[in-house]
Amino acid sequence: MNNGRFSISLHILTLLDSFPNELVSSEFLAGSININPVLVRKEISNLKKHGLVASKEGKTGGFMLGRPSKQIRLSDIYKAVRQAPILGQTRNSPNPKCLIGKQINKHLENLFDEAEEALIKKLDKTTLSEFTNRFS
Amino acid sequence: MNNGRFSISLHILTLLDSFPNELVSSEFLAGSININPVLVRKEISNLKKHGLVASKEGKTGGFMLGRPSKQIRLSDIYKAVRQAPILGQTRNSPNPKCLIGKQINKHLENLFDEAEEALIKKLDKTTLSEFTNRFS
DNA sequence: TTGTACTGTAATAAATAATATTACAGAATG
DNA sequence: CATTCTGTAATATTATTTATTACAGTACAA
Repeated sequence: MNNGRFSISLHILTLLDSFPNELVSSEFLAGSININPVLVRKEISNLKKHGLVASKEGKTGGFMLGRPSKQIRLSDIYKAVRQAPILGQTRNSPNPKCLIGKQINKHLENLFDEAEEALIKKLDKTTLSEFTNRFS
Repeated sequence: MNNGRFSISLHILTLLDSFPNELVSSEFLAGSININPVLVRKEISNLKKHGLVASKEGKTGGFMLGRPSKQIRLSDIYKAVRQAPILGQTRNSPNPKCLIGKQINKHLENLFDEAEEALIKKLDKTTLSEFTNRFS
């Protein structure tokens, strides 16, 4: 569906990792990503649900990683963001009167699951810490 | 970007494979997929560029596979449809004044390329023929 | 040769989804 | 108790997908 969310989430987490032991504001994050601060807070709301981000409210509030970046795998981020199979489509209602159309969703889903598993296995190999360390 | 195109293309090719030695019309294909015939023809126009579909114009015209389904890998379809990295986002213009933002696109691209490679490797293992044979 | 049934493609419209904006309640701090 | 954040909802804007309309061109067949 929306694959841009992975980029945004990874960007957020990379920034949080590069300011350890600091509380970073949504405004600052939004400034770096060049998107609206409300979208950042919404995205973080999801990342918090998955334990990847922690926050503090109030005047000196802000965001930080929910756990050490060495314990966050890129697959964790992918799973947190995922809401539809990566190869699937939005609206997909094939004709049930057609022999192929009637069955295709089942087979597409199986295929997408397998393909996604391969993708996740790959993302599983890299931690956020390792990703952040690529920045000079 | 638009990941629904993979579903549509695979659906088209599966149908063509299940009517071998026949010319299938865009109307029929559209009827099974439940989308507009013009979109089918547009999608096929792309598949033709990649040699996956052949067509015949005129009164008795229609579409057929460009080569035997045993010689079409699901990775071929993916590559034909792909127009942006699977994990990438549409608009992505991070702040160049930010140390992280300035560099992130480069690192995202590398990551997406690697992840996509894993996906393609997986899709490479299955032919269209094998996929079609899953239908009963 | 001419009507018919297709493909091929462009141009436009409609529907859907992504993102931005506005607004404001609530929390923590000084 | 004013300030500066988060949290969230509601709405508006923009972008992207999909559908529709239109029509030129091709091949066939009566």
